[in-house]
Amino acid sequence: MLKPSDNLVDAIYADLRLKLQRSAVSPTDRLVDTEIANAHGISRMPAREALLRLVSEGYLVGTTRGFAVRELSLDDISGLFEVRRQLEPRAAACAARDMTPEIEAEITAAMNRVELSLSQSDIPALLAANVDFRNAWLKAVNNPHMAATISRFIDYFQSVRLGTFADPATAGLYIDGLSRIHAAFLAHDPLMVQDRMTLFMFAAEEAYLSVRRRQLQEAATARPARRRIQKRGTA
Amino acid sequence: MLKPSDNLVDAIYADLRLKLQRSAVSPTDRLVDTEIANAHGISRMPAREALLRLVSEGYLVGTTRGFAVRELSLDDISGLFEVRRQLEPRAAACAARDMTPEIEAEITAAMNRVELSLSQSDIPALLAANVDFRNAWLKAVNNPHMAATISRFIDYFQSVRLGTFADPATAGLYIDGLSRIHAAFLAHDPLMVQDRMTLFMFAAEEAYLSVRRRQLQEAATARPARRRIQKRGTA
DNA sequence: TAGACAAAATCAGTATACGGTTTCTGTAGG
DNA sequence: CCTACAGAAACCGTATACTGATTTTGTCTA
Repeated sequence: MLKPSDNLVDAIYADLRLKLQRSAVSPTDRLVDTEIANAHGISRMPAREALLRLVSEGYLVGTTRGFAVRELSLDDISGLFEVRRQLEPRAAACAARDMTPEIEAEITAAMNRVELSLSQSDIPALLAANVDFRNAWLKAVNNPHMAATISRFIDYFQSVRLGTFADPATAGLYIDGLSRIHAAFLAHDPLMVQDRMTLFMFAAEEAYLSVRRRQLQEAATARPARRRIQKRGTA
Repeated sequence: MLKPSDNLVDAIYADLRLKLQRSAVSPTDRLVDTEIANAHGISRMPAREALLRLVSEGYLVGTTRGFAVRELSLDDISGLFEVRRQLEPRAAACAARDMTPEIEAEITAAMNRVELSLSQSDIPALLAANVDFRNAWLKAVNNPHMAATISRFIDYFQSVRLGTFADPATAGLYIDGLSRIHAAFLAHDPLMVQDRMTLFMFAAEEAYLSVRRRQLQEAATARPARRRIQKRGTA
C-alpha cells in the first residue's frame, strides 16, 4: 500500500477512501490522525490533511475525539437521491452510447461477481463487486466532472449500504435492478439504460430510506438520548 | 475579516473563496501560503490547509511556485455545463415552487442591482450582483446537497466570467436571460422557470465557450508554446 | 548578444512541538 | 450502588523548523 503518487497525503487519502468505499469503517470507529500516522510510519500532518479533506468532501465528520464516518439523516438520503436522479440516468445513457468492448467486458465481469457473491452471501465481496460495477460503467462516461460528481454522491451512502445488503430480500431486489441495467448496457440501448437507471434510483432510495429508518429506530430504543458529535461542520 | 467560526482554516478558506467568487484573483496571480499567513498574522499551516482544500475542490491548482486559479479547458466547460443542465433547471423549479416572499424580495433586489451595474458598466458590481442573484434563489432550494453542488459548479467559472461580462453584447444577452428567469420566478411558475433556466444554460455555455476560445487563441499567439502547471491533480 | 552554468531564493511537503479543550477514569462520598 | 469531582489522557488546532525540489538570478564565456 501507499503507492499512489509521490505525495503522502494523496496516498493516505486514497487508502482511506478505499476503506470507506468498502464500508470497512464502521460508524462507531474513530479515525485518529496519530494512529494512521504511525500505522504508516509517517508524521501526523499528512494523515491529518487527508482526514480533513475527507471531512470537507462530506465523507467524515470531525468530533472532539477523532473523525467518524458521516451518518446520513433521512433528509440527507432524500436530498442526495434527488441529485442522483438528475445525474445518473443521463450519465448511464451516455455510457451506454460510448461504451467500448473492453469496458463492456469489465461491467459484465463485475456483474458476474455481484451475482456470485450474492449467491454465496459473501457481503464484503458483494460490496466490492458493487463498487467495481459502478466504476466500470463510469469509465465509459466521457465527462470527468459528471463521473466524479456521481462517484462522490454514491460514496456518501457507504455507511448505509452495508445495512442494505445485510437483508437478503432487499439485496435481491437491488441486484435484480442492477442486472436489468446490465442487460440494457449489453443491448447498447442508451434509452433503455436511462429508463432502468431511473427506476433503479427510486428503488434504491426506498431501500436506503427503510434501512436507515430501521437503524435510527434501533439506535433510539437502545440509548434514549445520548451521544454528541459536533464541531467542524460539513463546510 | 477573519470572523467565520473559531477556526483559522475555515476563516481563511471563506476569505479566499469569496475572493474567487468575485474574480478578485487573476489566473496569473500566485497564492502562496506564507504570504497569506503573515498577511493575516498567523502561521503557515492554516493558510496551507485552506489552499489545499480549494485545490481538492477543484478551484485552484498547485504549481511548483504557489497556487493558481484553475483555468478551464473547452472540454471542462462543456462537461461542467452538461452537469449544470441536469441540475439547475430542476433546482430552480423547486425554488420557484417553494419561494418565500422574503427570498423573492432578495432575488428582485439582486436583479435590480444587476441591471443597474450593467447600465453603469460597473463590472465588479455586476459580478457581485450576479453572485447575489444566484445565492438568493439557491436559498429557496430546500435540498442543501443540491444547492451546494450547484454553487460549486457555478464557482468553477469564476476565471472565465470576467471575460463574459467584459464584452457588452455578451453581457447584455446574459442579463437578458437572467431577467427572463427572474420574471418567471415572480410568476411563481416552476415550469416556466425550468424552461427558461434550460435555455439560459445553453446560452451561457455558448458564451463561456466563445470567450474562453478567444482567450486561448490570444494566449497561444502571445507565447508560441510555454508555461508549465503540473503537480497535484484535481483529485 | 546569446548561451551555459553555478549560486541563491522560493516554496511545497513533512516532521516535531506545544497549548487548550474535551472526554475518560478512578476514587471518595452519599 | 450511584453520583461528584479531581486528575489523567486523548486529540485537535496551531506554530515552528527542516528538507528537498524547482525556479530564478547573476555571472562568465563564446
